[in-house]
Amino acid sequence: MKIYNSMTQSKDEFIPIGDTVKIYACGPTVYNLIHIGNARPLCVFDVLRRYLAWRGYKVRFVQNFTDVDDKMINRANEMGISVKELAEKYIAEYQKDAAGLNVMPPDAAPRATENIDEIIDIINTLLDKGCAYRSGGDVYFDTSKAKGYGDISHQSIEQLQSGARIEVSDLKRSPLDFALWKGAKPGEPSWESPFGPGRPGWHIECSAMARRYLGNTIDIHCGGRDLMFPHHENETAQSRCANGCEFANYWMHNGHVNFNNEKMSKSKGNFFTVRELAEKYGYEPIRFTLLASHYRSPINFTEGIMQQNISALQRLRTCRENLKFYIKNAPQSGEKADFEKYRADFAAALDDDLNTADAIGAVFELVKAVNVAIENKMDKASAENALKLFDELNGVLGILYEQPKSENGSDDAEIERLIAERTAAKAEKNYARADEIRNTLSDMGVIVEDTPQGVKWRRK
RNA sequence: GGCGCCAUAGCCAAGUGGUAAGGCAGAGGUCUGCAAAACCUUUACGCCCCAGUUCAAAUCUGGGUGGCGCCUCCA
Repeated sequence: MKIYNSMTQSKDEFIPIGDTVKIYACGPTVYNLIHIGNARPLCVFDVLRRYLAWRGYKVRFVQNFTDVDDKMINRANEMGISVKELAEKYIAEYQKDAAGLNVMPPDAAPRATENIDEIIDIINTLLDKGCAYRSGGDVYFDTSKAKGYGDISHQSIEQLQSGARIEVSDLKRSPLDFALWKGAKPGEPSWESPFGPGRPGWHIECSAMARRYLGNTIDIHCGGRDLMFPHHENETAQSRCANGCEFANYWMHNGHVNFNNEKMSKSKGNFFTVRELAEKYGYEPIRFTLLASHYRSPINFTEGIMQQNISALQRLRTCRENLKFYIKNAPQSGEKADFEKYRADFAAALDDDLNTADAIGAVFELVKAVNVAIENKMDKASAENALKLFDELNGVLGILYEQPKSENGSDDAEIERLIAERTAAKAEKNYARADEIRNTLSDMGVIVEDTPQGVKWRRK
């Protein structure tokens, strides 16, 4: 598999360090609902996990929760609740959205506030190695001591300094230096430490948790493009200094979701929350939309594409249902149909830097081939293979996952009875009665379809 | 100022040297007692513009135009 590595700026062959592929993804700061831009890395890197697993790798996927920082504190104050209560609330909301988006839970989902000891430990190491300094009640990372600072954002320290728009602090030796530990302020959560009471800075938590849950060097580090600088640059600098080895071998950065061609962001307020879109369209088309283009390309979000993708998903769902229905009465001997080509196309697409758009294309080509094969009355074994393959490929992308409405209704028996009556009426050419029953069913929200293989029904 | 990204049909979107995947919408057709649904077929002589390299360019090079991102919290 080839992965575009932001560090090398090229598509590199993926070679894992060991038996288990170690992936770290920067998780959310849990101070409000996630928006569709936040959902993109969730879905994209969820496919990465699934694909690697499908390819036979063991995968360990770690994603943190940032549950203490300035935004958390401000928001908690606004809401008149504690930072902890705020975190609990929005971690739960996050998990609801992630589950709705069919995102597999991480193997570990550590929280910053539950890893204070590890954070203190790594800061201590940085102080011992002379890569950090104490100033006021804070501890800062000394970027001038970091070898390769700028490797990820591809900026030299000089360039970054000249463009720096950060407020110069008397406490920092350089505007590029950043806080590892922020001294306690009244009314803010704080923890005891050898450098005095305080709380961790943003970047250090990822270094600490990645090390604790995955080890000194990880295989793939994932996150949004906007985290490249300063967050990932800083993470790398800290971990390299502390551990004396490379932090991550591959860096994957997803592109942004835009609205009116502008980056959606919480600070601009031009975003759609996953929740509001899910309430309007369901979760499934959100995931599909995010996977329908290559993960590094920008997506210009419109509600129009949601509608388009609902229709696209309908084609997938219908194909699968038609196939299942066909299998029930499929001929034991008939035309053989082979669909292995699509498995290969699908794998080739994802092998090429996780090209989910192309992989979805392969699934649609499979759909077309299956539909044609049904028309041509393929044999049962071929149909069963087709269904198996469909489910296998779908399992990697996880795009079709909501239960068809036609399953498990309370009035199924009544529907079946009416359909049987309609079929009988049709046999007697009593079309008036047949149409009457069809209307009754329609009023019940049931659509009847007459297919060559028999009568099929589904809920609207 | 520095670094980087994007421009493909009405819409969404793959394709990074070999003659334009796929989806939505549209059109035609098949099936049907009629419908509906479904299915099939079809839809860019051209990939922002201008040069250049090449037997061959959406793909490479140079120059434009338009749009965006990061350098400050951000996925």
